[in-house]
Amino acid sequence: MRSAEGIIRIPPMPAGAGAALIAKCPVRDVLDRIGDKWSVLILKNLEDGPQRFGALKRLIGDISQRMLTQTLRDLQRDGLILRTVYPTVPPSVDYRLTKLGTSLMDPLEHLVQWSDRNHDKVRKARVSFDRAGVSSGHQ
Amino acid sequence: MRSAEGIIRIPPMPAGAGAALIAKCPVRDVLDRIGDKWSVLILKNLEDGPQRFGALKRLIGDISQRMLTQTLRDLQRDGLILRTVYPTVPPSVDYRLTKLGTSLMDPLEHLVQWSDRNHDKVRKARVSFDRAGVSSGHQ
DNA sequence: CAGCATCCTCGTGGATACTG
DNA sequence: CAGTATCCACGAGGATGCTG
Repeated sequence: MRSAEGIIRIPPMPAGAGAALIAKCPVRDVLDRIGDKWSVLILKNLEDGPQRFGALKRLIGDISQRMLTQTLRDLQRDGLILRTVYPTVPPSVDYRLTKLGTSLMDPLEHLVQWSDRNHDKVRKARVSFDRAGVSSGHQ
Repeated sequence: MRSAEGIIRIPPMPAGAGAALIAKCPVRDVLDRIGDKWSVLILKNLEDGPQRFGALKRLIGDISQRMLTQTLRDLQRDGLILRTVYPTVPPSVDYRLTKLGTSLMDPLEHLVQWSDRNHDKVRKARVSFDRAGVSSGHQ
């Protein structure tokens, strides 16, 4: 996204379509973060309290340290999680949601619930779409 | 995501962390769809009624036909939008939300609102993070 | 334990040209 | 108008090895 342009360009904002908010950049800011492969999973695993790096890795199971580290950094950078280092030896670090991060969990929960309720409809739509050209009736 | 594995693998589901729903695959199904670059933008532009291909392209502005076509197909495949072809010449096609697609707009709206309310906090967190090592206090 | 560094693959998405 | 087809660049993300 913010690759070559430096800043996200906002299209002409045409007046049609009944004030449909065209390029709602703040939304992209959020989706670019939680739309990746691991962010939501990490956030949800911090919902019930702080977790250490290794614990998170075990909880998620199929994440590489590389991606865990990187995603944690990004979430931290955006102020969604807080990283705390305990000067023990060997070192101990834990991560927890910030207030901002916690506040994100609420709208996220709506999405989670929608997914739970509708993901089999989606799956059926997919097989229906794949089986025929388009034929089967939705709506 | 569903590249080589065929189906998404579900990690061991450890019993720790107070029943944190680890690999909530339905969520990934949703996020994989709306987490891409254009889906949400397209959906939001269909919120107020059907739109034709060209209209959508103009509304969004900086999308290529390739990505518009492809994203529309994916959304249609998942049963979120309905494609209607009018056998005129030259051909005319429009897209509209299905019931399923409409129902998704609600949880999505929560996310949009969160973004609007918090994206400057996120931006400030970012500059704060980038400026110092980590120093500045969140919470 | 909690990372960082490096290499490499592959999917997403942009640009461009062509068509029913 | 509403696509399809092709080529290509880039960045996300996996695998592996090393470190304070």
